[in-house]
Amino acid sequence: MEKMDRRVRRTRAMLGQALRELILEKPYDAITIQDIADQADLNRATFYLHYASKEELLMDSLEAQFDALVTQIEGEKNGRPMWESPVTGRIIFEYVAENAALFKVLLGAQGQGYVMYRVLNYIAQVDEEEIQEAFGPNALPVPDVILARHFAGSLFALVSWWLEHDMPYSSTYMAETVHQLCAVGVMPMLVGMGAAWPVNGGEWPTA
Amino acid sequence: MEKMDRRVRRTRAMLGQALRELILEKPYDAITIQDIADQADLNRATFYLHYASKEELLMDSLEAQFDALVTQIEGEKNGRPMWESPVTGRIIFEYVAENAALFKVLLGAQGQGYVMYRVLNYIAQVDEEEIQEAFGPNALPVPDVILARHFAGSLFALVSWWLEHDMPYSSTYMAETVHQLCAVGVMPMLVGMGAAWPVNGGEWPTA
Amino acid sequence: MEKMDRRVRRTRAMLGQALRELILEKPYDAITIQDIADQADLNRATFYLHYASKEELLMDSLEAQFDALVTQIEGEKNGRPMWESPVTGRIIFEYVAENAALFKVLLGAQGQGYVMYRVLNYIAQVDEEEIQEAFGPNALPVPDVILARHFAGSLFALVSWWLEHDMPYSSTYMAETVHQLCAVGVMPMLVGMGAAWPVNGGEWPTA
Amino acid sequence: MEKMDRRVRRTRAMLGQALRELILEKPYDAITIQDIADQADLNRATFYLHYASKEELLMDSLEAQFDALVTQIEGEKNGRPMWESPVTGRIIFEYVAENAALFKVLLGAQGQGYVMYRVLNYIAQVDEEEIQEAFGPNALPVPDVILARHFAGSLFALVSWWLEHDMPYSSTYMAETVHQLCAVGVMPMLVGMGAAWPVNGGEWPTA
DNA sequence: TCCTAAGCGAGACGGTACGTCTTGTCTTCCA
DNA sequence: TGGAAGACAAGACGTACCGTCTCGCTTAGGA
Repeated sequence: MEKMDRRVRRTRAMLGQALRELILEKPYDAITIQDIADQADLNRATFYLHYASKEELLMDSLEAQFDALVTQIEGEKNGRPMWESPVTGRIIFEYVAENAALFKVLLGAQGQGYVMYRVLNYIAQVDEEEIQEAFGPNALPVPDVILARHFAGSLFALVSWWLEHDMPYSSTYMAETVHQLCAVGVMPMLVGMGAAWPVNGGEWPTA
Repeated sequence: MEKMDRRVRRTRAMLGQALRELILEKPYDAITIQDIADQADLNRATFYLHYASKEELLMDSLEAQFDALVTQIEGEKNGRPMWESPVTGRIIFEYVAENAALFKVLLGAQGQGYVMYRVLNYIAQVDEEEIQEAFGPNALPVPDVILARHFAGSLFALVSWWLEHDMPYSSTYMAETVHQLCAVGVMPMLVGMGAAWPVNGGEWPTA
Repeated sequence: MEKMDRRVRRTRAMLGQALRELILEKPYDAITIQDIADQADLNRATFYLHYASKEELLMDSLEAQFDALVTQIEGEKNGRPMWESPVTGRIIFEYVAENAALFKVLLGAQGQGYVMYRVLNYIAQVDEEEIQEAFGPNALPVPDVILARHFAGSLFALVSWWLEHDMPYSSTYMAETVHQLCAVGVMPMLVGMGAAWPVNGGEWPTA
Repeated sequence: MEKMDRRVRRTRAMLGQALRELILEKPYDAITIQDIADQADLNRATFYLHYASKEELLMDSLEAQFDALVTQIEGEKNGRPMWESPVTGRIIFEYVAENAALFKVLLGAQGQGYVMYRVLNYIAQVDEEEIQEAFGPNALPVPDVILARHFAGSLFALVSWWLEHDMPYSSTYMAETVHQLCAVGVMPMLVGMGAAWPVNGGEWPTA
C-alpha cells in the first residue's frame, strides 16, 4: 500500500469521479482526456501526471470497487461454496444494480472489449479457486478451468442481458435462476461421476 | 440483393481482405484507414466511398462468413435441437479453429466490445428461436431468453478461453463438454418440471 | 524553379502575408503558429504541411524580396562597382525604408539572430564577388573576405541604426556617407599599394 | 552596488557558470531553465528566485566580463584614441579569442539577436564617447553617431567572421587590419575637411 | 464506335485529439 | 529564511488521423 500525497489522492479521485460521470453522459469512445480534465476541474497535463490513458484511469477506478465487492462476498457466504447457495450471485446482482448505469455502458452494446475480457476472466478466476478449494485440483470429470469458465460465462451473459433490458427481474430471482442453471442438476451429476467423463472414457484429451 | 459494379465488389473484397490481414499483424486499434487502403493498394478516399468506418467494413466482412456458418449448421443437424446432440457445438468450434487467429484478436484480451456483444447476442438469438420452436414460447420454468442467454454465455466463454489458450483440447471434446454442462442434467430437469419454478411457486416475477 | 499547385502557392502566400502582419503587431517571439494560421484563415495543421517552423516561413518569405532587390541593383548600377558610386547603397536604403517597420523588428533590439546573421553574410558575399570580379582573387593587400566583411558590417550597422532611430536622414545622405566611409579614402589606398600590406611586410599570415 | 547574502551570490554564480557550460554543449534555444538548474545542482524554483529568464541571467553573467574588459582597455591604451593605434582592437580580439567558444555561439549562425544588438550598440557607444572626447561633439563632417556606428559595425562583422571561421588569422593581424580599414585613410580625410561634407555643402540634413 | 457517367488516384485542407514539453506559481517541509 | 521537492495551471508544440473536397485520369457500358 503505497503512501501518497494527500493532494495526489484527491486529484486521482477527482479524475475517477469525472470519468464515471462522463460515461453516463456520452459514448465512452467520445470522451476525451480534455473532457475528463474539464469535468474534474483540472488541467489536461495533470491527467498525464497520473495516468497514461483513459483505460488506465478506468481500471484504477474500478479496481477499488471490485476489491470491496469481493470482501463483502467473502464475509456473507460463510464458507459455503457458491454452488450450494445463490447468495454469492445475489450480492453480485445487487451490486450491479447499484451501479447499473455504469455497467450497462461498460458491458453493453458499446462496451469496451478489454473491460468485458477482464470481468469475465476475473469471475472465472474466482470460481476456479473456489472449485479447487472444495474438491482439490481437477478432481471432477471436467477440467476446473472449463467448469469455472462455464459458470463465469453464464453469469456474465445474464448480467449483461439483465442490464441491457433494464433489470426486468429482481436480483434475487436472477441469482436463483443462475444458481439453478449452473449448480442444481449439474454439480450433482459431476460429483457423482468422480473424475470420469463419459465422452472419452474418463481420460482428458490434451489436444 | 443490390446489383453492383464488378469493380465495386472487387474493391470491397480487397478492403475486407486487407483488414483481415492487418488484424493478424497489429493491434486492431492501431490499424488506420490509411493502413487498410495501403494494404489494399487503394486510395484512402476510396475507402470512404464504400464504408464509413473500420467497424462497418469489419461487420460487412464478417457477416458473409456467419451466414455461411449458419447455413452449414442448419444442413448438418437435421432438425434435431442442439441440446440433444453436440453437433452444433462441434461445427462452431471447428469453424472457430479455422479462423483462430482472427477470432482470437476479436474476442480476446484486446478484443472489440461491439464484436463480442454482437456475437453473444447472435448466439443467444439463435438459441432462443430454437427453444421456442421445440417447446413453444415460455413453456419451460425459466424464461426462454434467460435460458438462451445462459447457453450463449457458456459457449462464448468457452470459445474465447479456448482461443486464448491456443486450443488445448479438440473441437470435439469442447463440443461434448459444453453439451454436457448446458444440456445433460439441465434440460431434463427443466422439462420435467413443466413451467413451474421452485423459487417463487411457479410464477415469473416481472420486476 | 519547381512547379506548384496554384492552391499551394496561394496558401504559402497567405502564410507569409500573415506573418508579416503579425510581426508589426506583436513581438516576434510571442507569435505562435496558431496566430499565423488564424491570421491567414488557415488551419494550424496546414501550416505544417508547408513549413517546419516560423523561421522557415520567414526565410522563404524574405528570399523572394531579396532576389528582387538584387535584380534591381544589378540593373541600375550598369556594371560600375559599388565603391565607385553610392547608387547601390541608395537602392538598399530606399528598399529598407519601404519595409521599415518589418526590418526594424527583424534587425532591431528584439531582432532575430539568425536573420541578422544571414543578412550580414548575404551582403558580404555579394561584396566579395564584386571585389573579385573587379580585381581578381586576393589582388589587394587585404584578403577579399575581410574587405567584403568590413563593407557589409558598416552597411549593416548603419542600416540598423537608421531604422532604430526612425530614419533621421535621407536615403541619399546615408548612401553617400557609407560610400565616403567605406570607399573614398580606403579604396585608393588599397589599390595604390598593390598586394602589399605594411603590417607584416606584404605577406598574409595564415594563422 | 547592492549588498548580498554570500549564499545568494554563490547561487547566482553557479547559475551563470551552468549557463556558460551549457551554451558550449547545446544550441542556446534548446537550453531550458531546468537544464540550468540541473547543471548548477539547484532546484528549478530557485532559479526564479534570482532571475526572470535565461536572458536576464545571461546578461547579468556577461556584464561583469565586459566591465573588466573595458577597464583593461582603458588602462592599456594610455589615453591615445583608438584610431591612432590598433591596441584597443588587439585587446578585444584577444579577449574574444579567450572566450571563442562562447562568443561563437552568441554571435554566430544561431546567435541571439538581442545579444548581437547590445554588443553592437555597446561598441558604438564607447566609440562615440571617444570621438567626442577627442574632437568635441559633431566637429567632424560626419555625425559622430554614424562614424561610431561605422567603426562598430566593421569591428563586429570582422569579429564574428573571425570566430565563425575559427580564427584563421592572429589577433594582431586582425587588429592591424581593422585599424587600417577604419582609421588610416579615413580619419585624415575627415579631420582634414573640418565639419564640412561635400555631399550637401557642409550642412547635415535632418530628414 | 463514341461518349459519358462512374470509379478511382492524388493530395490539399479543416478539424480534433493526442502526448509532450516548458514555464511560472504555489505549497510543504527541511536545515 | 533560503532552498528542495514536486504538484499543478497554462498553453504551445509537432504529430496523427479523420472526413471532405476538388481535380484530373481511365474505363466500362449504353447510345
